[in-house]
Amino acid sequence: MSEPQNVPEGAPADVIVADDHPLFRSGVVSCLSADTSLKIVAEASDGEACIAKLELFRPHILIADLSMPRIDGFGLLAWAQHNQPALETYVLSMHTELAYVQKAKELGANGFLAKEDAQSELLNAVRQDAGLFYTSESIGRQVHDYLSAPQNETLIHALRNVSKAEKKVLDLLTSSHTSREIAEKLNLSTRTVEAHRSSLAEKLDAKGPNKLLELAITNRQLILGS
Amino acid sequence: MSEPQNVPEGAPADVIVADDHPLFRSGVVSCLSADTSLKIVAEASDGEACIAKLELFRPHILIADLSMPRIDGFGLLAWAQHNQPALETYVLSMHTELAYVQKAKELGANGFLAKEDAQSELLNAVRQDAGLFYTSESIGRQVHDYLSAPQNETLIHALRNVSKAEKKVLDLLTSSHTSREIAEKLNLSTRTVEAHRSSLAEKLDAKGPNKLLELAITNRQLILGS
DNA sequence: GAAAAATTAGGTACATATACGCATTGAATC
DNA sequence: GATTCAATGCGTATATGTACCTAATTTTTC
Repeated sequence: MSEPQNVPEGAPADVIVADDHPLFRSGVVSCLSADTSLKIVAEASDGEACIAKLELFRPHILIADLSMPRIDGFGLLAWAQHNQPALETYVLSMHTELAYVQKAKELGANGFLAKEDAQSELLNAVRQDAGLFYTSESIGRQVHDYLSAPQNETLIHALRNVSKAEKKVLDLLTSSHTSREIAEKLNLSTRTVEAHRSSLAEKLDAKGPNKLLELAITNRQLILGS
Repeated sequence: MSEPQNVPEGAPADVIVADDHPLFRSGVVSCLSADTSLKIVAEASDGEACIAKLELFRPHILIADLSMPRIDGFGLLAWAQHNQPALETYVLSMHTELAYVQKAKELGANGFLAKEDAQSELLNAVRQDAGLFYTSESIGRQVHDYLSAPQNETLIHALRNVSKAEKKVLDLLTSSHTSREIAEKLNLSTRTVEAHRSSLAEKLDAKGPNKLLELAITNRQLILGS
């Protein structure tokens, strides 16, 4: 922690952009370059490289993708929260499910944008008062949709109440394994696996034929990454 | 068909970029601007607008995303094949499954790139001899992966052999409906739906408990968009 | 017009998933 | 030490999916 990360009056704010898609990253850079109050000091194509450059340049603002090699966007947010709490962080992601937005917010992000958003959204977000949590309009719609679909709204929260044994079963369900197959893999009785499925269906509110399987498959990434 | 679409000696080639993600689109534009032999004459954020601008500007090169509002990238390729066969077309997509690449090639595309590719790949593709089919290195890897996973390699091909009634059932399966629910929606007997499921499982090589359901859910976009 | 395929529907048998129970063990908490 | 809860396992019943069949009608194809 050598120097403070406050933006001096009149001077541009230093920005680092982290995204493993070069073309998209240059789109972000060229967008931000239009604002003279911002100065791009570094780019990174994976989380590890980003952390190295965060320590080297100590910029004021980080704009990061979620899916990246080595260390993903969430890992980056967690690192920043502990090591550079003054850093302003904005997430730019394809995945706009409420669960992702919630997780980013909990990890101290200052904003969450969809990759399909326009340049103006990105500039609006970066220009906002730090400390708030900015979401683009397309995110707002998503959030609204998810609020009217309660099973998604609380999914990440519900996943926290899943026990370790249940989690192993759920992981295998994302690959559409049968209870018997899961039992063989985990050296358990088929009945035990079925018991776990029952409690999972209860906890995740996925009652009815194949509803738990559908939930597991459609939320594969979220489940395996938790 | 007012004027020819050949590139005059020494003059830059006219390019149109179609993508509904403004940030990514500007990334592509700023990348192409680095090459003086290219000149961006138009941008479009959906397929309909793109066709209008293709007719207006009659450019030499089209760079298009696959997923776009109103008319998608495949629709754009089909239109170009019939109406502007001299147009060079390059696809830039997130979906790099072999099935997509094959379909683009069949629709006369001159190249297929992944959105995570670097700028150099894009410039390499556009600079190549027209008439060939360019694929970036990351596509090559994908293609290789899919060749060793036969069920994916032939999915789009297999989907062509699916009948209309079966297709309706398959569409509803992507939302994890039961056979009884599907039967009610389509005013059919449960047995009929089960018969369709059987033939679908046969055609799509998804035999075994819930394998067809898994296939339907995981390939939802591909199925609904076919 | 004949042949092939699609669409529809049913029979039978078995595998699997779900919804109720109940009970034992062990680890954690109070 | 008693209580609580997760994890384990089993019984029974029902719903659903799948694997084999057969078969009539319609549509498509040759």
